[in-house]
Amino acid sequence: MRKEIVFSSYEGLPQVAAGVDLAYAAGQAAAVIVVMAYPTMEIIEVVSHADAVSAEYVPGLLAFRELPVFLKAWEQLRSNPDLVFFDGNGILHPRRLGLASHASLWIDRPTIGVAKSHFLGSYDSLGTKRGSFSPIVDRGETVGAVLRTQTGRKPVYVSVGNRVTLQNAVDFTMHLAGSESRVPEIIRQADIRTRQWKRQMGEELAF
DNA sequence: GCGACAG
DNA sequence: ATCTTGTCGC
Repeated sequence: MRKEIVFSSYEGLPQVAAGVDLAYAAGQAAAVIVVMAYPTMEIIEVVSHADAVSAEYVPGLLAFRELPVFLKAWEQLRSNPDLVFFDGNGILHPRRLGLASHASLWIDRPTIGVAKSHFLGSYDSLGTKRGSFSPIVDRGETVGAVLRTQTGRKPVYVSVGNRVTLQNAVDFTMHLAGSESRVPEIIRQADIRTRQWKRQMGEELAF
């Protein structure tokens, strides 16, 4: 399965990009997909799906917990994103098949993983300025890069999901990270909506 | 064996 | 991810 992951260069620039995020509340999981025009950042479409949580979180098996709900939301999409960003890792994974890579095999689209915390691999300290990055190596293999999307803030961990090069992943992530958000704006937009769902969820449960 | 461990 | 007040720091 990991053999299907390819590090080919993304040709040209994406026209339509998508960002994915999930939230959990009361045994339910909600996935939100935000589609934007690239690079104007205009929101084209937003779809979502909520379902019962199917699996507990186990490091290394995030895809089994999030893919089912994500795929249901994906089915509702009317537009056709040609690049998808995930909140998690791509090949930066014990078996080189993190959420972003695994998802690509189901949706047949180039993907990029952007995690907010370190999972595995080692790397040299990176510069404090926006744009500086340092490769992450695991068992002698470059599996991603720590990227400083905003000067003076914590970095993000970028990795190839599928059908892009690490350089593509770094470049696109920087482009989609405005001058405010640490994670790409497209993922933040999904995160915002995912939290709105959680709020409403809490209000309903509050007698 | 011990510690670390995306969301 | 989620549960949660005040609090240290730029």
